[in-house]
Amino acid sequence: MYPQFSFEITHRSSKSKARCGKLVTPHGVISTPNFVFCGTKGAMKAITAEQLEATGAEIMLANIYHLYLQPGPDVVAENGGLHKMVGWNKPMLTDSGGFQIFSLGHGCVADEIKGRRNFVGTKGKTLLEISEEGAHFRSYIDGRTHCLSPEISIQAQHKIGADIILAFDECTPFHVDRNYTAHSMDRSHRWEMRSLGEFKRSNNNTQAIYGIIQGGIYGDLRRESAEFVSTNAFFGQAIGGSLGGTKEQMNHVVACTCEHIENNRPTHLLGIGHMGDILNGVKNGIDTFDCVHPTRLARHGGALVDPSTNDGHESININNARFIHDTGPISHTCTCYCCQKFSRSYIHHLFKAKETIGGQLLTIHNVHFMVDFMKHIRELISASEI
RNA sequence: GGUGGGAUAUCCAAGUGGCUAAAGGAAGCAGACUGUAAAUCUGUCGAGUUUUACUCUUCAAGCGUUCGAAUCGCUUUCCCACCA
Repeated sequence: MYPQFSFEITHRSSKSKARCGKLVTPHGVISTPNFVFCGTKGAMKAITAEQLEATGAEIMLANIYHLYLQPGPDVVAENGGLHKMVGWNKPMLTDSGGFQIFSLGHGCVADEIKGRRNFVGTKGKTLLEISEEGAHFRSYIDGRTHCLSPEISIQAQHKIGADIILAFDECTPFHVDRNYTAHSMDRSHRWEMRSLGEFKRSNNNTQAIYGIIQGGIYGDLRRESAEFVSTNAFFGQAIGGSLGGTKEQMNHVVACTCEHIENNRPTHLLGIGHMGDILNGVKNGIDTFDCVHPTRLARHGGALVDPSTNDGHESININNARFIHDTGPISHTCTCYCCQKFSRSYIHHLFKAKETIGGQLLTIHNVHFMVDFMKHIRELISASEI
């Protein structure tokens, strides 16, 4: 079913469930574990595809909800498909839009998914209704109403042409009860079957589809969902939905989900990107991650650093006054363009002066940092040190 | 020299008798950010302490009116405009 795709596990750690692998796609090979960089609207924010490639990144993603609304799948196709349009001739993934059912339904993502509080949004909710057919939205761009269904999502993803596509699901929120989570999971399963059916109808062997495991924070539901995805003809699987309100809860959800997944398929952990969380995921057998964290953090003045050199913190805030006279690089050991050429003092100044190149430089650094971090993880696995 | 207008916290700027340590910006300081409606959002922002509370000093300066003044009156200083 996936002649141009393969996933080969090249090494398994003797110390944990961590593994190294080669994920082969029509646009190239991804060494796993690896990180998928987010170019939601068909563009990485503050960095060009060429600069992204220079960091050694191997795969990026785009989001079908955003591209569906603007500029539309047909325009992407007119431009020769997603890879050609965005100038990235390496593997690409598209997210199905399931996350937007959640994020546009709650107005604020981070607080809700981590369970910090019941969100009271300043932005209006644009999710109108979730029915068996699909999710009905009001466009945040022009207010027109749209329906995103499994069939529509898969057709759009087919037309847009990423290598790896995701089944259409509902990203289950945190502040819902077990009953809602269970029913949401069942509906996601039905949507995933429809996604798979639509995928098979349009399949031309250039794409592979991942199923998505839901079930919220409930171990038994995660197990049920993992077994559902594993027993259907998906090429790989992604773990989605709410992973709980604390790191401990997330670790537990990831661990108990990974107990029940199909071991020989590539496994993706959706939306996770802190170093510690990635390390934890890898030890549970996760192969790929995606997250806006490195790029968003960069635009806000956060530079990723080795926590062991920074009191355990994964980033520094370059806006802080302590960097005014710091003429050293962000990292002495980093070989990125930013660290090779510019000082913390200068980047601090750029942020204070609101020069947009500051965020661009930190984006280059953070992306490069994550590429190096994932490479380091692969080396540790090969040596069975994690 | 004359007439009018003005002087508010680091800066800009509301406020014309009590609800004012004083709106709003900006700057400053700090925090958050995990399948991106985010180059965004939040807190703090006179001083001090026993810091979810209390004390002290503030609206050019001084004097006064009043139970009470950034707000009203007089004088002084400095700015701006126009007229000589």
